[in-house]
Amino acid sequence: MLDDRKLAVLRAIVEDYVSTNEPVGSKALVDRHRLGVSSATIRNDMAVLEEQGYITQPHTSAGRIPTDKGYRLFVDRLSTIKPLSAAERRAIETFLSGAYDLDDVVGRTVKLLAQLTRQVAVVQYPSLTRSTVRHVELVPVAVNRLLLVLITNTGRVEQRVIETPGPVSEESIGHLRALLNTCLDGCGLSEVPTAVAELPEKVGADDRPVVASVLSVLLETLVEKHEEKIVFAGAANLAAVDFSRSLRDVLEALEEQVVLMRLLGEAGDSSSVTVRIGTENPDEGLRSTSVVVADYGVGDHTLARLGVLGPTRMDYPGTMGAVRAVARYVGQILAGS
Amino acid sequence: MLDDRKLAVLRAIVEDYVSTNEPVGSKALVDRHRLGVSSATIRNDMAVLEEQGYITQPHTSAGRIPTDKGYRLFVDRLSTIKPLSAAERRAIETFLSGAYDLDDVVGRTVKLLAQLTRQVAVVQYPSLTRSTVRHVELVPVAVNRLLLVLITNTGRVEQRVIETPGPVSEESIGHLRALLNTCLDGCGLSEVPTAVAELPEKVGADDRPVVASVLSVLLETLVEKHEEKIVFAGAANLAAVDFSRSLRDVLEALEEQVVLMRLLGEAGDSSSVTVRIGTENPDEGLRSTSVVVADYGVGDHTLARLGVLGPTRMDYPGTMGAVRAVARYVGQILAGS
DNA sequence: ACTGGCACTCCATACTTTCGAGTGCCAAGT
DNA sequence: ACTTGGCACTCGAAAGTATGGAGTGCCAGT
Repeated sequence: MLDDRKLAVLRAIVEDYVSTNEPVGSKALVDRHRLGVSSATIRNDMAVLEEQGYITQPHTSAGRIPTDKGYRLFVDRLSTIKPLSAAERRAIETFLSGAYDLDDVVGRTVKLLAQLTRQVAVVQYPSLTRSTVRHVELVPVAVNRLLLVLITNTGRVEQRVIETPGPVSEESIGHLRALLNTCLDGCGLSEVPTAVAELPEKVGADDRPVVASVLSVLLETLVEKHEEKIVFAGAANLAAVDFSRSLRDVLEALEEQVVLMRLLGEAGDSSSVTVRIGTENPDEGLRSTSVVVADYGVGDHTLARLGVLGPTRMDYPGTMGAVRAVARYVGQILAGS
Repeated sequence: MLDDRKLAVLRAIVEDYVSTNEPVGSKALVDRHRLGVSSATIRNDMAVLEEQGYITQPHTSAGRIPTDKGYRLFVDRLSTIKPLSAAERRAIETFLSGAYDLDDVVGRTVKLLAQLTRQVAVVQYPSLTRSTVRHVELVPVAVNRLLLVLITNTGRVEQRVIETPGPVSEESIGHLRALLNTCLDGCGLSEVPTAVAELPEKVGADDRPVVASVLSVLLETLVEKHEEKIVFAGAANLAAVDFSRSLRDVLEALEEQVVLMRLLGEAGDSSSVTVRIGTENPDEGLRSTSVVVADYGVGDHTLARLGVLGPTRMDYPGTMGAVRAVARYVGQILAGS
């Protein structure tokens, strides 16, 4: 259906268009790439490619630009992920290893990725679902208020204020804290509900109401924080590209947690790096953007995702390389801390 | 020097220009405002105002637009802060009171302010300097690693990983935790260094190195976290305004913590709401923007600042009203939690 | 199956024209 | 000493009018 030369032509079109941002014509193609045939031949090939929907012309008698379908073919079959240079890898490593807590790791990662790709970087905080309880802390902060602090093995710290039905003695708190820790230590977060089910029965009748309120907040925390936190950086890079009026839409989309969520969340799985191009994208405002996403995690279980968002006209091999590399390093850093 | 009518003219020019975004001419002025004189008279006044530097014309024979100096005069003497409507105030209140922890309060505040003003909102986390220690927690996370968690009375939770020189027993940790809490409870953060000075001498010789490492991290945390955290929202609103090419600069500035810092930090004091207009602004990329800032806090001590950033051509009375109102409500919310 | 040639299309660019809002200034009126 | 109507003038925005060139499709010839 598409012979080798036609594929080569498509590849050349994508590459040229990405680097020049101008529709590319048959003449320019034969000049810049050694295709060994004349421009007329290329024109015929281009006509076929257009008919099949891989490229299109902005207006009659202009050059061609790739369609989303064209980019898709390019990504799937015509390009390979471009590894970062040694210097870049070293830079990533030293930059990330300077981080001292989870917030810092995530913050540095997102900045790094934005700078590396000159696009908008998006990083999701490590998921709680797979983590286990390292420690639970109860701190009295007022006469009928407790602060619940939950520390996980991934270094994440969750905090919530609990309103207790009445005053609680230091002693009860200590007791409850001990109970919680013994029954939750090392417990997977998804198992917490069953692990605490029996708890109320182990305390004196006086403390029952308190325990109930603590547990309800605890379970609530697990559920709510399940909607992961996502940060992004590099919005300034959007301004460099010409999004005409849709820039506003893109910025708006970026500020919606839910949208970011879907952006990363619905990405396919299997391979190391996933790409979603233009209209493949679920969200309205992001129809003219592409997303490159990768999982990261320690060992072989995934903690969360990170990625890059940019115009469909982006350097896919390079971006994919950067995303993959950063994802790996973040995994390493998290494993070591 | 400037009689009442000239001031009225300046006010009218600012108001019209803000609402129409077009240079305003003498004719339009007499039409839209009841000034009781002819356009020729207005022209004379405008000539004077221009000579004094309060207004300028983009090109010969166009209408006039206010200069930074003109806006300054407008803000200082020609306008009053516009209170929010009752409905708006109720909306703020209900929206903010739904928050359940510090992050949430700040997050909601910044979104709210952005939406209310249709501009970029900036909120600084409550300062640590005035807060006191509520609780210190030490949690073992690996054989020679501890997690230090510091909880303050403002509900802020700081966490840091500590590498200990060697393994530490559960017992030592418990002992140290108790020591720390007794000597730090209720202690102002600035007094922590002196409060812990004697600590190493109170433990057995074996634990000295551990204590030393814990304390060094603790003190470090106090210093580092002193650089306050700042968040912003509403970047999409920038796209609606025409910043021509400087939009990129503005976005870049917004992503720099340091710049945001100065933005809020160097604002004057005294009155409830401070305005910095255009070139009064310290930062390069923000020369075409204005900033409206207010302190917020509980009772009469200031915890931090929040504000709004927008084009110099902004609705100052309305923005100032929104900023002031939000600042007050945040203070109330924080006081109550 | 490829190529050179050719007529054709149509966008970008630059140049011109027109239109009108707005100005400055002046002489006359209060 | 202000204010006002009038008037000539300026200059940008908008709309029309060439012109050039990159690019195309198609066809006949190898």
